[in-house]
Amino acid sequence: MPDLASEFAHALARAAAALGAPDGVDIGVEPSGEPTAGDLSSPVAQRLARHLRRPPIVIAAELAEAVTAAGIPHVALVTVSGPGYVNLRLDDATYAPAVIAEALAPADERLLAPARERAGKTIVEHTQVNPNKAAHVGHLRNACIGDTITRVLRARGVPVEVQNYIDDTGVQVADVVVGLRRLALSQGRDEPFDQFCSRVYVEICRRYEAEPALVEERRRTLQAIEAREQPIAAEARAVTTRIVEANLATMARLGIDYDLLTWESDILELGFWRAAFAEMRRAEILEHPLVGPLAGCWVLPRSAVGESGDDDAGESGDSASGGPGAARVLVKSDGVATYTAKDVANHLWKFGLLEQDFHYRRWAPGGPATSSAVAADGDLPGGRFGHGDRVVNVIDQRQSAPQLAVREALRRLGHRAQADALHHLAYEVVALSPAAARSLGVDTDDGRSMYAMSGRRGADVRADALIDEVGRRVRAKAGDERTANRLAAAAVRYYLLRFSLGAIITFDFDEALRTTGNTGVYLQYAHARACGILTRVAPLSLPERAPALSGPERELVKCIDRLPQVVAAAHRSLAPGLVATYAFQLATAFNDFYEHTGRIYRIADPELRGFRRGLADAARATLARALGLLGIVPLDRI
RNA sequence: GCCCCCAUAGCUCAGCGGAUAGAGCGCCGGCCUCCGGAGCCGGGUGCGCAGGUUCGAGUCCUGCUGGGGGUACCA
Repeated sequence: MPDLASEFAHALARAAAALGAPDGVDIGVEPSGEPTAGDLSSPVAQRLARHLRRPPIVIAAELAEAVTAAGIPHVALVTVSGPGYVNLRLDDATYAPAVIAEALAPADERLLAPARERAGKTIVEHTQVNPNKAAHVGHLRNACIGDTITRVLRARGVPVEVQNYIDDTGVQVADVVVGLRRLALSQGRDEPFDQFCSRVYVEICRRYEAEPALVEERRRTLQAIEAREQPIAAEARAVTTRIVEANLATMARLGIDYDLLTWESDILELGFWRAAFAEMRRAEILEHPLVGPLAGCWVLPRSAVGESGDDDAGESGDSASGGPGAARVLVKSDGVATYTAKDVANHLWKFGLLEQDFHYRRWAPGGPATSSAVAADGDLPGGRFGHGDRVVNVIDQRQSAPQLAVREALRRLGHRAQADALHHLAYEVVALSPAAARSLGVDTDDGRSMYAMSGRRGADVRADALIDEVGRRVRAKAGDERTANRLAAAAVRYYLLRFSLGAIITFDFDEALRTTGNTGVYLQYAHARACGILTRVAPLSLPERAPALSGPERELVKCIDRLPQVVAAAHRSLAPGLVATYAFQLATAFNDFYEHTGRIYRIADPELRGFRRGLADAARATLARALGLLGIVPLDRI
């Protein structure tokens, strides 16, 4: 059974169509802004007024009549109010038990998307830490967004494959290879390898300025890595393997995992890039200038005006956001392919447009699969990876231009459907507040409002360090170590998810380490409290009719019933923050209910007792569901 | 220069073109004869500026101002 808001919307849509409304008019059902008018409201009559050339209040009255006739369950009254709202007043007595029963059902089918949207496979790529250093909070934001979107899609019934692209042939890897070889730094006794490499990275970058020979060595090293020359390629692989292990361990602390790791070096070694390059040359979409600043490069030229905009302008929503694609160097004059070039090959593979495939094996027992350039005994069967119908790349906003270039390359190669199915889920970065920057040794005398994090300069907040620090803060009150770790994970995930994607998170230690108010710890506390109550009251059957509800009880019931709408919106807009905001509202509604209704174990009347317990249980179950979507493991006690 | 994003309360942020714009933090004052106080209650006129579209604009459009980013043979 669909949720009430959907039923209301459908009834209104049918009624509006009968009055001659155009298709696709937005019904806009939402909780009533004016609580005395009703519980759910729609302003659709006002939107139809112009088209139907009749006063909104008259249209509203007719819609209300039709909705009444539709006989939606649990509706006490359909009313018209204000300038033309159609409102539902719910019949608490049957509505509340129905909501509770739905919330306590083992699987919430109301979360499923329409079958059409569940067809086909979506590939979500996220994390993409350069495998030369420890992950910082910026990478954490990326991974939390990607992981939460994945959980939302899966809750909606969409098949998802999560990929983590390992860019192991870029310059930053060459930096660390050179640094390890030349700097003679030694790893501290308790220093994790990823942290050690971060230190090497900072130091080698500092040295480049004084020692041009090192810069030259980096260039040679990069070329060797790209050309798969041994032993340097193997040396690089050894470093990146250990870093990837460390990065995956960091992400696992927040419950983030992957189906497949795709290695850029495999893309090169298996000739994916060669094939993509050949195809692009065959299609004559590349330029190869012999003079000028780009002499000797292979370039994907800037799109001609109108060329990329002649189709379905705006259908994909973000085609207008990037402007025309900028000219993009794919192969440098020294013959080395750029990241964008390799990403074009990667995306041809993702969509199943390449004839070649990787070999696959298990990265670690119970872990993700990983691509491989060579076949081996016990390899996983090919063919089950890739072949996506839709691709969502979680990559920060600064990389919009290269992402656009990838899409443009697909389009010009004639893969128009795939170009349209490629979504860059752009989000803003995590920057440092002046206080945070200062504590990391950044000079803040220029008085800026925020400072960019930089792994290269060591001005970043390491992910593990943050999780550790939150863990220390909560340990005193947490029952045990495992609980403290889960609280820390909840705090960090919630902190990184509660902002909208377009907001720069100006990282501040005080804010990130807080455990009261709008935080993941508050959510966990509300859940644990609900569990605590339930253990004090034996399970009872739910009455068919609810007693008269108090204000907080009504609010809680309505909030519980909103989950399907929230998940649908999070899916539609790929906006994980909506789930975070909802979880906080639900926790608040539950705490309000808790504070303002009597102690359940003292209630003698079995019906009232059964109802209150059921409501607390439904709140618990729904909060657990919301937390699960956020990748937070709900705690039964703290 | 051109392109993109952002601007909402002292601070950090929510807010799908719809009714009286909401939270958290901070500050002040309350609430435990205990179902978990990491909680609850009370204390508030704030959508950068100027136009425009609309029955209706914090939300859409244009311009301006301020902040961030991109525009690399880095990724």
